[in-house]
Amino acid sequence: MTAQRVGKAAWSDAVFSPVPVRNAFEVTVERLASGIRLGVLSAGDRLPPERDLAELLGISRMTLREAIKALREVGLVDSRRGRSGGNFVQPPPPRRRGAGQIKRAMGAGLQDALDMRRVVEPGAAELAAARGLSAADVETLRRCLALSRHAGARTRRLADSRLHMAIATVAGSPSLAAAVGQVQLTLDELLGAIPVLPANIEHSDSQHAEIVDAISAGDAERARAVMCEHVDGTAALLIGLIG
Amino acid sequence: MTAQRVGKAAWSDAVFSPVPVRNAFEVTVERLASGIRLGVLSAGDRLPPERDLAELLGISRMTLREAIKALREVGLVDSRRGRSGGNFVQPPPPRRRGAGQIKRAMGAGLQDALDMRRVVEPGAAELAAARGLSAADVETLRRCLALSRHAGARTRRLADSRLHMAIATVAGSPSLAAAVGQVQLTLDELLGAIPVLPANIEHSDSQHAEIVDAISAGDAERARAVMCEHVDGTAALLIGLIG
DNA sequence: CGGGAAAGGTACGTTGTGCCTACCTTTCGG
DNA sequence: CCGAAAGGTAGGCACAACGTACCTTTCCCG
Repeated sequence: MTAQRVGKAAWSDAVFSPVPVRNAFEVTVERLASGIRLGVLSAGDRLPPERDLAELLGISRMTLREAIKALREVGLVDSRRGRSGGNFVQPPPPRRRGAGQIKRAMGAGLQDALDMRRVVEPGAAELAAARGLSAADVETLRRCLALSRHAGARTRRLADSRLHMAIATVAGSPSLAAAVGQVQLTLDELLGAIPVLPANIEHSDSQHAEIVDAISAGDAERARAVMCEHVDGTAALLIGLIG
Repeated sequence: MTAQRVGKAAWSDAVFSPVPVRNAFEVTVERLASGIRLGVLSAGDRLPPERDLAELLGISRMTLREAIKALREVGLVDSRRGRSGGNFVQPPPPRRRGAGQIKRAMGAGLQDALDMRRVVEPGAAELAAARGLSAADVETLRRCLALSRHAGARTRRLADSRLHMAIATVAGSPSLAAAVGQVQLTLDELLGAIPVLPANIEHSDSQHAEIVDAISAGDAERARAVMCEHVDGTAALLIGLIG
């Protein structure tokens, strides 16, 4: 019964690699920053009062304040005192690095993220279509679609992220939504750094519309297929532009 | 530019839920336990010496020892002293709870895990087939396949896990492999708790063989299709038996 | 127009986790 | 029989996170 070797040298690396030791502060910063960058928290929103939010997040107020301070220093939130004060979400400042530089910094993570995206995004679209969506869900999708269509150059990335996140969310699987969110975060900066041609935008928009249509119609196969085309298209763009 | 509401009440829950504060000890226990339960570390293997392993994992030896102590108390490792001593992996003791009880404990997580699996497992099979596999990779798959075919009742779950993990691994995306591993871990106990009929086993084995064939042949579409059937089959079995 | 409520800002002391360093004990190979 | 290689033990230190209480600013409302 002693299992023979099956060439496990490769994958045992994953077990014996450094454990990600992330303290409450770091996790909280990432949580909130991700929420803002993905458009779950939009500009102008007020976060819950610190005392309440600390309890929601299961951390102490001091730790939360440390995290908020970090976000403030990056310009993601703005804190105001007084009775009608609070911590207000700011429009995410574009992180301008050259595409090539970003790609170099990502290393092997780029291909990993693209592979993952190629799996989870079509999967989310398919799943969302396969389960019957409520009218409210369909309405949410259509609203995100409209926003992304009318978005200006500065807000296009955010609106795109939001649409993809909305699709993953209405699919109904929290794990899947988290996976899509992770991928979006990883690729966000890179996607924001490539030059956008009007032709690309138009094509992308029409694909978005078709995906939402297919999902609304419950056509899982078509939703998946178009989403595949969509992510393949942007992947090709990325690879082509920054090789 | 202030974004209108897009029905975000639902997904902002994800941002404002408790942050997972996991210390080095917990993460380490999970890491090693997962490795053993997924078959990455097989029974009889000796872990690296504590001093080395602590450095590999980026934690102190004391913390690692705490983790190993926990594993020892659950029966997953056996520690022997002396010159040729070490921490030895034990065959994972079956966690016998009734399937219904497990399902109740999982709650909504069950559907989530099934949905996630439905997306990532076929995706991994497709991706593995799409990229040209090395001869070594194919060999690894075939070896896992053979092991799962000849497995006895007690070792079937482990061999099955290993095959699925191997597929995800040769797909070449660490994130994807991690996602598959997470799903396997979540469903492992449940899958081990359902009664296995010879007919089911045979069917499952032939699907495994066909998947490995398709991957080896580079037939991505077929690999994906058969894997879909495969996971749909076991999902139906789960739902049907413990509804 | 003034008081109180609601928000963020500050300052303390306490706790427990994780780390470091050094040393002890057991076992086996040569 | 000695030494090397493994696990086992112990004390002390640093810092993260917490709890609690309090201060400051602002605005609503009586």
